[in-house]
Amino acid sequence: MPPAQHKVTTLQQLADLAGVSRATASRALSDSTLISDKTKSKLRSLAQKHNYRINERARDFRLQRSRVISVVFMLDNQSQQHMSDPFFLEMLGGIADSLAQHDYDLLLAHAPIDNVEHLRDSRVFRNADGVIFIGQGEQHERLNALAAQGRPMVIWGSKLPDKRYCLVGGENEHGGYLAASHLLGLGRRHLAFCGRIDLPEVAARYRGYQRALAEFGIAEHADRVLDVPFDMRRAQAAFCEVLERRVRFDAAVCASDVMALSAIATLSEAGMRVPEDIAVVGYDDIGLAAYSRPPLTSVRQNIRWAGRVLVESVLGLINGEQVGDTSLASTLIVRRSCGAPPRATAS
Amino acid sequence: MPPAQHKVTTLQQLADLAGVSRATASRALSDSTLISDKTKSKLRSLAQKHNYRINERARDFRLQRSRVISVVFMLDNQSQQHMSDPFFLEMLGGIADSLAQHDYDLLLAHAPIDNVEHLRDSRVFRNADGVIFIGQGEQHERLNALAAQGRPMVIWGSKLPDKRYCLVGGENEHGGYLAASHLLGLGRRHLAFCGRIDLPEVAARYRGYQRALAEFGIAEHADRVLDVPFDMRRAQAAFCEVLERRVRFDAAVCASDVMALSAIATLSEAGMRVPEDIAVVGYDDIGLAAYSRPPLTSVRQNIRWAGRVLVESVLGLINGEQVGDTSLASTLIVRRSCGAPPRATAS
DNA sequence: GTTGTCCTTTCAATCGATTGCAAACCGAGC
DNA sequence: GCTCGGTTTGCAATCGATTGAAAGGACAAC
Repeated sequence: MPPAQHKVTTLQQLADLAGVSRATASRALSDSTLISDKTKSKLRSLAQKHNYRINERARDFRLQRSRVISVVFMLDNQSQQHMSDPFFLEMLGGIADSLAQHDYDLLLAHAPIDNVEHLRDSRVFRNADGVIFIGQGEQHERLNALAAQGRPMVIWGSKLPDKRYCLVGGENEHGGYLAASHLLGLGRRHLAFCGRIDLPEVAARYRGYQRALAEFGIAEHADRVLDVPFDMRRAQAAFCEVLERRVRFDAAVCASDVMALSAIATLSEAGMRVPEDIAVVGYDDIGLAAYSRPPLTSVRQNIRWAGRVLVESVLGLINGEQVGDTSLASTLIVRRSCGAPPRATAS
Repeated sequence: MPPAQHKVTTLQQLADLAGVSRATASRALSDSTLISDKTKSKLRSLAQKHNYRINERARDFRLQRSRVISVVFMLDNQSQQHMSDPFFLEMLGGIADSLAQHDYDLLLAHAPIDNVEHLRDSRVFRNADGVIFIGQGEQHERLNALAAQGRPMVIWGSKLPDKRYCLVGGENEHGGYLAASHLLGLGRRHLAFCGRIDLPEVAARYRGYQRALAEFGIAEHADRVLDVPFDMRRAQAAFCEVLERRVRFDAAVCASDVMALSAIATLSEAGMRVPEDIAVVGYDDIGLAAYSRPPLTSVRQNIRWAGRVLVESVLGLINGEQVGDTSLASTLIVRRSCGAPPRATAS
């Protein structure tokens, strides 16, 4: 027999080779019960021999699906710095792995979004079977509106009162509580909270922080709530400004590790000792947290698992299942930056 | 007139509404010269009024293209830790921005690749118009084979002898030279090089490092070439091992910032002072480098620009242009970790 | 009135698959 | 030989667009 005369690329060519119709070939390869075993195996071996691979794009087009999930990163539209936090990388990695397992592709949508609504008719939505949003930004209402359109979408964020979309998130309230009560337990009494309270996740962490203060019977100082953005450069500027204002505090709960590292650097630069003068706790436990000097105490959320849950939720929605919200556990990883005793190094 | 009776989703519906054929509608919307201005404007306003958006997937299917570029991250297959270096995020951000500008989508392919060859018939290739590889890994030969297939692809990496693919990369040799000669200029004489020499980019940096040593008339010590992987945890283990072996050195050139930060942490933990006892230089100048204690000296490559060049190269290939290789400048960012004098903080 | 020319529009094939329905086949039973 | 039932296979429409070739229409020249 002639060895793969011209390269078999279409189902029609394969069918011709087998002496059957395109329909039969299609059914045989998709293992339809309508087709006899003899025909099936004939077509399978032919496909194998000629290295025929189905054209997924044609199939997906016919089936009105794409096997693609868009992942949208909400950007702070003030800092054009796009997702510079390693947290995102880890999240992305988790999502990517999980999607690959389910044989879906990942479309990265990474647009500066001050208004998610205009995504409705964008390729982000129209070329994907579902969408995962990382972060709510301040777009809660618009996300509600988008979800009302009925497209499968899942959001990583924090629960808000009149939420009508599917949500996956960390235990932010609990995380904030863990961080604050740990510092309080170490004897610190003048805590500061650093982060953007307008962001739902940060707000939840702040509530936990408040609860811890209340439990310890400590009054809150409004001037110890510092509006620090997630962007490193601007975080540094914010801390400098706080130092100039001579706000007094002996511990800081930060809304992210990057922010905490920035704080440690800025405070040290200004002559403070960490953790002796000011103890710092971060959030996310990014890889580098363990390698900072001093190593950073942080609230860990299992981000890779979060990625998996996000994927499974959106796929569930696509399959028409009823999908509830998910909350992922948070744990405190104690290192020296909060004034904990040094641990021996593993050598 | 009835306000958008049933929602206009297909070109046929729009054509019916306008009382013309589908062909005319198609040509009108794509501004063909075959169509009269009157008809064009009629169809345009109708499309606007009924909020008709073309189905890109159908068009792309017909036109045998996808307007998608796959971005493949080469993974170290030993550490399953996927792309944990912030460097990747920045690169990804640059590529994403640039693709969006050209109206292309970004498919993130993030598979553990010990053998890129099997990508040939994978969706990564077949569902995209072009592919960008980040890093060569040790896959040089296989990349050559893939490129020989004629699919548009561009690789971020370092030039190798018999390369037959399109390459974009940093000035690795120069970067290594900058790092080493800076340390030598500060009076250090016992330099160590940290990184995986089997990786082409690292090898190039090493050559620059060697050149600097030679210029200063300093002999190289084989035991000061440390085989340190890009993975943080394993990097730490590697440094611990070096310390146990009592390798003597007063400065280290590291193949990445993450590695350098890991080194600083491990060395400090072991009682060394940085930079007094050991000066450290990193590579990539990731955002966090400036916020480490001490702030990390690093070789900067403009990664966002690299993203743009990668995108423009692959799009050039898609359009059948002749595309050459590109090399991006490297500059040394001096901070205290290498023993440079402290600078005043901007407040 | 016929013909030629130019400008505009339509016809119909095409991209590569899936699938409802009709047709063909095959052996068995009468 | 004919019909029946069940199993296989084929026909043709369909997804939503693009595009070469052919047709239609208006107008001027002969």
